[in-house]
Amino acid sequence: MNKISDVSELTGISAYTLRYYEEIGLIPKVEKNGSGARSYSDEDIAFIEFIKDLKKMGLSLDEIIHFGKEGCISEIRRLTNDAELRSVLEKRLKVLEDHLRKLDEQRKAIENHRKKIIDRMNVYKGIINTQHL
Amino acid sequence: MNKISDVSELTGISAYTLRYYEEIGLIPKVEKNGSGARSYSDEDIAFIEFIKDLKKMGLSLDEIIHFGKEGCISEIRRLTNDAELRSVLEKRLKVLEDHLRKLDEQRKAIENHRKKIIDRMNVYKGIINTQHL
DNA sequence: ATAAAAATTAGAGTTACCTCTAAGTCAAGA
DNA sequence: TCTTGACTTAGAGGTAACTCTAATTTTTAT
Repeated sequence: MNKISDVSELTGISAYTLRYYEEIGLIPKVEKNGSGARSYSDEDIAFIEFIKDLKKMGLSLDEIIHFGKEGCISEIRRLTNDAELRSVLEKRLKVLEDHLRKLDEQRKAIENHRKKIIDRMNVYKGIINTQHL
Repeated sequence: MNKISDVSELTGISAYTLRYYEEIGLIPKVEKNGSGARSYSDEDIAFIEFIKDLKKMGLSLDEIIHFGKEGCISEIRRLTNDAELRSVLEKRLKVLEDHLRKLDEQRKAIENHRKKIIDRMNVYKGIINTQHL
């Protein structure tokens, strides 16, 4: 059982943010000890690392919430039957597919932006390199 | 001279936003008529369209502010000498170069996100397609 | 025993970019 | 003349994802 400062150091997420994640329901309620201080289980920490992975994929906190709090595969296997596992995975696949589409749109937008900027830069460079300037 | 509702319709930018742009110094102060209502010149409108172009390149309002309020090339030519024109264009080139670098970083991040998501989707698909499931 | 460090909560502040509300002024049409 | 509609301003509200403050309590070290 780990206190918030340790979890913060371990995960690189500030204590503020850890409490915030709990508040918005991104992570399940963490147990409190007798005097009200949070006590993170190793599973809690594993789940926070899992969330970090999802953030690395560019998912918003809202998408991660929809991804579900069932934890990692081995945990789901341990806690559920095959039908439940399948339904969790299908839900997750849907979130990821949706996000992939968003990324494709972003990619196209960036390509567009790049082209427009390069064109504009060439206009400016052309003027600067003009003889009579 | 054009009133704000016309400019809004013409440019597709809400009157709220037009006032906001003026407030943050994105566009120069617009003239007011006797009773205090804004009266946009055609040059004001051209400048707003110019800003729309810059937004289409993905520039933030802050970047656009640094881009300068000198207007479009023909306007700068009309109002300044060659040395000033050159310095304006060099300033703009710098903003665009910086932004291009940001776009490259974003592009790399998206590529990374895509790879990670596709990997994860394949893991999930693999489990779903397993015999004993 | 006492002082510093760390934890708690509720709630405010931050950034970017708007978007809207309220209260008031003003011009034009029936 | 009266009413509708457009305009003005200052300031609040909204979103995402934190980040911090204040007041208070608990833990830890000397």
